[in-house]
Amino acid sequence: MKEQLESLLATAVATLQQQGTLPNDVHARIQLDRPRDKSHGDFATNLALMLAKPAKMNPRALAEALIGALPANSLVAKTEIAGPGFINFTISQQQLIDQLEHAYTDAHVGVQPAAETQTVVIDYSSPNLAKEMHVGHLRSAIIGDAVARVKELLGHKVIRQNHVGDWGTQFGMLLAHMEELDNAELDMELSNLETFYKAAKKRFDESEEFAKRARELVVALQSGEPKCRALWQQFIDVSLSHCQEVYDRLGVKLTRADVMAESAYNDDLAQVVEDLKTQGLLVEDQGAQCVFLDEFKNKDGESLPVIVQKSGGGYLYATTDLAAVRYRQNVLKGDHLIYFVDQRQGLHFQQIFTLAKKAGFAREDLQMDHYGFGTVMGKDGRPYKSRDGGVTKLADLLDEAEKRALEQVQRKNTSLSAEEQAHVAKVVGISSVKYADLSKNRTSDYIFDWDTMLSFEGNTAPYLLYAFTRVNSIFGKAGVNPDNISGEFSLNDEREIALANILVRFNEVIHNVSDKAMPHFLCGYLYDVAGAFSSFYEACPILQTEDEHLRQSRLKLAALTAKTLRQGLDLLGIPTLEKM
RNA sequence: GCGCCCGUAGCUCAGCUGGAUAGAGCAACGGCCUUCUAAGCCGUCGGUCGCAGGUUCGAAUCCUGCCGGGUGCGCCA
Repeated sequence: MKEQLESLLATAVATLQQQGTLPNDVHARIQLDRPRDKSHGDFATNLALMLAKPAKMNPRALAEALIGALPANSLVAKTEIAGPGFINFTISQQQLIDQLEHAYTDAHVGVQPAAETQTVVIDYSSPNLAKEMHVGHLRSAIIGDAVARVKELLGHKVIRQNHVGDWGTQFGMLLAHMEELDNAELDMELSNLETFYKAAKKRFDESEEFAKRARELVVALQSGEPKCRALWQQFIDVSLSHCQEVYDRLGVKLTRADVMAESAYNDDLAQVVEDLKTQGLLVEDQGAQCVFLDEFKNKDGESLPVIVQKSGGGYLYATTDLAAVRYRQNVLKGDHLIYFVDQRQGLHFQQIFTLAKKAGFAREDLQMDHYGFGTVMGKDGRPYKSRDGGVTKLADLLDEAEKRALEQVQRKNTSLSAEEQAHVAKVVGISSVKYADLSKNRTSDYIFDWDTMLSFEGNTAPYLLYAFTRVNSIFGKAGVNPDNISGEFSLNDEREIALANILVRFNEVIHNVSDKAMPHFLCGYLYDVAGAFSSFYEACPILQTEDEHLRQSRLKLAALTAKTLRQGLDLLGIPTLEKM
């Protein structure tokens, strides 16, 4: 609808240019807004205001000319010139109804595929396997997963990459600790990687001999010593299965097949350095192999180095990331490489992207984006910590979410069986955590607060889930299949119209989420949908309505609402509930 | 010191490429259940958009300078 109107305006501008009313050299960027004030119509444009100066015309007169030059169409029912020269458009109700009908029957709720589909490689989650996943791993996993789902819906080929850290020096310490334990002990200790890591660290700090062995094992690991590799593989397998449990609970679509570990790039690292050398980019400085990039300066205004090989010969994560860029472009055939990694690594990625292009590892037209995110904070405004001051394991956090949700369910709804309550609590608990995160602006820090996220009031998962069950309960009572309601939409009540206007925006919102990698746009939208439905539901009786046409129309509005909520929540990786 | 991000109602957050009277939720106060799930709906109260300039017909949004906070800046990832 928005695109159609935009192209009508573009035609109008072209017409005026042909007529000589507008100079040919002005490039009009057509901006269409949805005014929040209903009296300003469904769409408004400031086009006449922007073009008034180059056209040397009075804005209102230009607005009139633009309206006159609009091609004949069935979209616009009314135009109006307002204020200094805004053009307000009122969309014909038939158009609105046609859009609703299309969304109702369309498999993707009216979401149009992207104009140009790409292969999109998305790096997300990517935890370090030395420890168990903690709060800090939450955002990358769920934001990345939501954006991946949105990209897929738009028809892109999405390749997920879980770039897990399995190769740091801390693995020596872990392997040394593994060596000291017999099989039974080992199985038990590995069941909690957090305590295992702490135990290994303690040994490392206390025992000189242990530390020496740990360092030997790093060397042995990197040289491919079989027994050492087997031990390491055992550890990695355990750690990955811990991760998988968390993904499954969170409804994050990552699997073992998406794991492309750091170690997988080992064999290419020497080649990366060699290639940089061949290109004359490499400089040895204080024994380390560096590339100095003029684009980045240090405190003294000197070029900042990217170190790709340590003075001792070891490689760094910059080297691995360069190898990964190459792999993602050449082997995975990516057109667009996306990284969901903490905002604090912004400089690192800017360096990698710049260097990858400069070294020819990345084609000039390869799109690379680091989509950073802020930190999860406690109520005190400091990074979120557990009660003992340590980092909170993600698994424990999710346990607590389910526990709190269960208390709430038991308090509020006694008509569900114990099993039903347990199921509802799981969905509500996990969804609340996810939604609290997804609904905030990706780039800013946010405060993690149980009471707010589990509340049924406001822009929360429980509110949306409840709204969905309210919509959904109608069809059973009406004895209809929501996918197969006869009759046509007919909009009379202002709340029907308000709901309809929001429902047809779904397509636009999804494209916006994809372009900006900002899932919170979708959350805000779904909250609007749920709110508009609740108002409609309160004011417009459905089942008691005598008028059969009206009843069918309202049922259909409810059905499209349910469909939109379900699809929207699914894109966020949140399941719906039949009752709660 | 330099780079990036942020400062919006008492609290938690929106505000998309500058647009019309800055929006939600919580909290406070007041209405609505013999009627499709009241875990809901409707309303009232509440803001010098950190400060000061500038650009513009128009600035929370863009530019400059301050103040305040976060984060990053050579051999960790």
